[in-house]
Amino acid sequence: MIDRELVDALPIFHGLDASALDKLLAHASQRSHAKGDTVFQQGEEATHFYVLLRGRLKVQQVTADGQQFIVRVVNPGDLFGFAMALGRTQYPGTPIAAVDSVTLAWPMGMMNDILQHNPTFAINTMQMIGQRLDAAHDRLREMSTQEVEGRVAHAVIRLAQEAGVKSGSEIRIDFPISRQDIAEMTGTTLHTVSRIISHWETKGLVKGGRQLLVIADLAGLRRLAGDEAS
Amino acid sequence: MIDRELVDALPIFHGLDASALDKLLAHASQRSHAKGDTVFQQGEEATHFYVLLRGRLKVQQVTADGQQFIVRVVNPGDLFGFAMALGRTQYPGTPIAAVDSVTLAWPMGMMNDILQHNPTFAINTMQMIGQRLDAAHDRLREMSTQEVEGRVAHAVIRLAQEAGVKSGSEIRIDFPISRQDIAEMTGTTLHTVSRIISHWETKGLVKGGRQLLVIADLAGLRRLAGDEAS
DNA sequence: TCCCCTCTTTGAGACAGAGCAAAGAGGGGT
DNA sequence: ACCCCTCTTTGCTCTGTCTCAAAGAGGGGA
Repeated sequence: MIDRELVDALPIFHGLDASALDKLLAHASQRSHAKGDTVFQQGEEATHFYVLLRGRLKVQQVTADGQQFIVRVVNPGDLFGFAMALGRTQYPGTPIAAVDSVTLAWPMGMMNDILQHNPTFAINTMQMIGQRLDAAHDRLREMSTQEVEGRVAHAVIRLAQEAGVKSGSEIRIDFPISRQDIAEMTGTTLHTVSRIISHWETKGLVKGGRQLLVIADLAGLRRLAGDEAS
Repeated sequence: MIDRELVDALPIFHGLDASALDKLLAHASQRSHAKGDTVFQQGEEATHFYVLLRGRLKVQQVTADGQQFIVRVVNPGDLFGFAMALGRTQYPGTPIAAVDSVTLAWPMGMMNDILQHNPTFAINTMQMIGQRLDAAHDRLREMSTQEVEGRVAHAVIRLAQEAGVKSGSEIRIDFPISRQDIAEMTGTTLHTVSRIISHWETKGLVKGGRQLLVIADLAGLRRLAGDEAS
């Protein structure tokens, strides 16, 4: 059975009235995705929208010439796959479970339904998309103006913020992430990422490992990211 | 006086009821901006949101270390400066009039007002922002995976689509745009843009000039942009 | 426990594009 | 009509990063 409290607690549904919530619960279907599974495929007809309940997803796109690109990481509580609400009919990317994950899915039609009848939900969603737009613009500015090291620093800081777990003075990225992944987030190669992270290790900024990243000195990384003028 | 028909015809306000429209008209203020003027400044407190009625704006950001970046071009009918609706309190960029332009401005508070009472407006706005998010992701993918020539090709194609005027088989970008501008849209230098465009001229793809760009062979550019696998 | 597979590290060479420099060239203002 | 200022073009050098290559290294499965 689907946990009402769980759904109720999702920020995105905040302010929904009881009847809308009932309807949501009635139509939701819960799915589990083993590590490595895809929730849906880029290009597929968009039939459902989703919320991630537990786990972590990487949303990947493949370009026409076969290159990979990671659009974003989906964290618990995040809405994803709602492309159709934006006028698209196909999913623009492929969400891949980075760890065993659990999602809730609703048929796409419900989205318009709720949007029409719940201004609050529409505004919530609009703001959520707006924040993502902001974030995308930040990344664009970075990609345009910064060199690789700064971009990787930004990516790592972002990961620390959205998927970081504190242990003492250190912050561990809470899911397996490879050098390749970071390269695909920042538009570079795994080799360059590896070199940069190795270099950071010698400076005591981070600690690396197989699919592992621990931030030891966030302030130092921020300095490298260079968004505060010195 | 502000033209009711003009406001009524803006796609973004489509579906608003008469009373909301009355209110909009009552609170709108029209402003003219000479070529080169800014509508507001990056970092300024966001007090108003805007619609561009006539003209063309370039939205520019300056990074902490002084580099310039063009976020987008605002075309007639576009909403801009609505950052506060997304939870921001300051404008993230500076819109600069590329040609003499006319805008309508409303106090920010009205935005929430209309959003709350007009689900349709909320949905319209959400979709508009969503489309922009899509576009931003497209650019991110490009920046990550393509070399400069492909990125410049994409930028030019985009300009042709949103600000292109057909004359015969050619498409002219309908506002003054410099090599520097294109460089700031694609994360490169004016030198490289100049070289690329010169090269394209010799191949008959485009015709250049001082702050001028005419596309002669759109299909050829698309091929260079390389989003259709060959 | 061992082996294999994947991920990571590191080296060396090549190249796209940045940076620096300077010479055209078109337009607007006087 | 001229001049100046800005924009554009083009050459050369330098370097950050990619590419190619190959050697570790950690973990999971048998």
